[in-house]
Amino acid sequence: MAAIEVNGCLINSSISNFHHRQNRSTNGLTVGKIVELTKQFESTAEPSLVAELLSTTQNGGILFPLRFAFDFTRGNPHAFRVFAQNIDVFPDGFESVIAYLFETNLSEGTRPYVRRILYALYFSTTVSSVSDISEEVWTTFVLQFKNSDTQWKPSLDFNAQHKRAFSKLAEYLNASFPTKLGYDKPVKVKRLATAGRITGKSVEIIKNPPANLIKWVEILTEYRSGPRLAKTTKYSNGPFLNFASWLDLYPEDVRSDPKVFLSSHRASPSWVDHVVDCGGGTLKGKMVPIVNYIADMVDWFIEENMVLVEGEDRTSYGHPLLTNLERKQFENKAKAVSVGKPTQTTSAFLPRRLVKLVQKILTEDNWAWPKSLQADYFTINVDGSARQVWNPVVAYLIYTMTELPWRKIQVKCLDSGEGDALRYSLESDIWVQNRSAGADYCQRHIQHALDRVGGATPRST
DNA sequence: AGCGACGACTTCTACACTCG
DNA sequence: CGAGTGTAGAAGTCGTCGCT
Repeated sequence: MAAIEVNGCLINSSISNFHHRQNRSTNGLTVGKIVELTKQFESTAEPSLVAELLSTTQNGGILFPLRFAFDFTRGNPHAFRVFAQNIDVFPDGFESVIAYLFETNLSEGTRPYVRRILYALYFSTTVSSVSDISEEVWTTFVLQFKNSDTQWKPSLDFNAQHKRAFSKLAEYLNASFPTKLGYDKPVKVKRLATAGRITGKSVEIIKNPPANLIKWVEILTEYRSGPRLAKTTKYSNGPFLNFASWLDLYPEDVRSDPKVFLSSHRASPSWVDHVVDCGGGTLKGKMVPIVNYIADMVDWFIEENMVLVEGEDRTSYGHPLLTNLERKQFENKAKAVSVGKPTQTTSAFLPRRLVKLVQKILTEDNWAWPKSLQADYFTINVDGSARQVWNPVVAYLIYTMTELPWRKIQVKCLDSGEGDALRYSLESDIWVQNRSAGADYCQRHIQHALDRVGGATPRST
């Protein structure tokens, strides 16, 4: 039972306990009464109980458990509505928060959760108005609901709406009050590392291996730094974590010593089956490198440490994880389920019938349809009067692409721009007069151009 | 009206690798 | 070594539905 003081506001730091602000002898009675009133109200939803609850609370100088507002009348929408109608929380700002939720189209299902957060501030802290919620107060308040790893405390059983509501309220506070750090900072959750989520292993077991993995990590380290180094550094930790979780399925005395472990065929379950299990139960192409990496490593270890050579005789007393045949079969199966990647982007071309149709639509009646599109017109100055001129660039561009297998960018590159009145100066970063021989081609040939394409003018050559 | 769950979707981040 | 790339999957968003 403790409270934290921030900027003159007290915040109850307990999820499930009341905090007494005044002498304890009377408060014991008060808490009992509040609990009793709460229970009564939750079952009867009797409006008069709300006033009694409030007056008892205010007189008792009591801070409610932090989870109170989230649990209160949960599961009884009717009671929650009666409660909401009979209580005036934060008269200065409550309505403006609610208005903000409507303005920003917050889905209906999340609004009550925002209200519960405001209730939590009202009942579990001494904050007396929305403008009292400074960044420090908000941060301290929010952090009470979270673990040190920034995850929401699992015991609270927050669902998506709770989390959304915290984000939304933080958004409102950010928009309403000047911020230094941002009200949304404490609300953010740092994501958990994904590596080893399925295997239950993390890279920690490679950095500081437990007793039964020490020798295996030594093998991994040597394999990585030696024979494998020349090939690639890809897939090293992941496959090993997977492997470590497979070893866990065998007795401690067997798995601790690689030579012992590999002295027998280990197939219950097999290495491949375990990888498939960890990956969701169905074989996928991405499992091949995982299986092969460890299988290669074990093959190498057996070759280095478990083969006896006497003259011409070569005897291996190590059992590889997969025989050559098994490996071939596994790879073939995996290849069959994985989708092949095209080596280049592919794009289905338009059927010739439709290409013809496009050309017809474009050119019919002297380009009538393209000329009907207002977006393809621009206004020029002809002897002091404004004149609407059709710009054929888009229509010609599309038509060109129906005749030639070109990309749009390739057609655009044909527009060199030397006839333009202005050119862009890279040095001074502004548009300057174009001084080349072909400059102003459009202006000089405008009437000719207009006549030629029936009201159109080429933008440049 | 509100609860809680669901599913389709987007966003974000740790990880592992590549490249210069 | 740091910047850049690609990926899986966790976190988060948001509308909807059945229910009380």
